[in-house]
Amino acid sequence: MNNRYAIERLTAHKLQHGLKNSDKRSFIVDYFIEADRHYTVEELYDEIRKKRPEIGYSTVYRALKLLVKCGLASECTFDDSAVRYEPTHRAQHHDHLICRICGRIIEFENDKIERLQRDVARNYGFHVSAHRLQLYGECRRCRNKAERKKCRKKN
Amino acid sequence: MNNRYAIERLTAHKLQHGLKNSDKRSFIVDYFIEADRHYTVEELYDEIRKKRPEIGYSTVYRALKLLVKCGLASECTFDDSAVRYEPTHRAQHHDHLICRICGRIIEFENDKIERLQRDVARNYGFHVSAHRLQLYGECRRCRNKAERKKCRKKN
DNA sequence: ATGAAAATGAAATTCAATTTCAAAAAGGTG
DNA sequence: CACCTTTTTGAAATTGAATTTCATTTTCAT
Repeated sequence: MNNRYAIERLTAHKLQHGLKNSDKRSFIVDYFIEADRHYTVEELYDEIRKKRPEIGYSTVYRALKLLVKCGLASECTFDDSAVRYEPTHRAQHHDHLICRICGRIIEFENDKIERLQRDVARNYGFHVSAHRLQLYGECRRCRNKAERKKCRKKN
Repeated sequence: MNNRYAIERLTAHKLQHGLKNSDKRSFIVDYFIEADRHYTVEELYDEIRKKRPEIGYSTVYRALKLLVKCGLASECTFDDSAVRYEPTHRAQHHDHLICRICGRIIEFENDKIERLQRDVARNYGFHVSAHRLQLYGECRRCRNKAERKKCRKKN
């Protein structure tokens, strides 16, 4: 792993909680941070298993929970109701675009939207401490694929 | 029940699926539509039980599922991960303000935000088919309560 | 090397959501 | 009304994912 922020967080957590080193755990953590995707435990486990069949589900599960505890991941859910682990080593709040076809998740930020949200809340006398914005649809790639299919049918 | 839209939907569904009348189911459906809140099965069951102790959990569960099927309710989840049933007899898309203290849920619409969302999506080549926007915070009432408490402490 | 503490995998548990099933109710027909 | 088929019901069973347990293995300070 070459992510300084992540290393720091992990090291701090290890010291604070008397964790011992573990090759398996490191592998999982590195893999997760490297991949930089929104995995479910299941999905991550399936990939890990291919490279290191001796690593069990519980260990993957625990590694993700550990990442959440030290702030390197956060749990989030989308429409499919599976809990996913979002890498947060880059920090920064953001919202999500989710492709319903391929499952790809894109993060974005938009100050204008944030501001409008605050305005709306104010109108209702609310003080907003967090929010969640998810846009579901079809990504460019999948739309193109669908388009190509249509063309082929025509010919 | 005096909601024409709801009655129509239910009647249509009954005819289509050969349902029989049921006093208990009607009671639950009426209660849900009348209350016009975002219940979990559990919460609704608890209230129903007080008035009609002979009605069981399964029946409440099934009544809510029925409402979903005929378009009078939709399942939605907020941060607490419990599935809630949102009355949709008034139709219309909207977003949510959720008070973390008292659990109150307020629905709102904002065209500007919707438009900006579409803009963002377009920038990423996405075609958006649905979205979810949830603002979490503290509602006016709860903020006032907190304020009053503070004052009392001072005196 | 040794021993205390942490990490691990498989199996067990939890907990809510959902389904099953036998009994009760609905409602069409004669 | 009596009969019969179908639906509804409540309680209990099942499911499935998330989480915990526990006996064993590994780590690492001494």
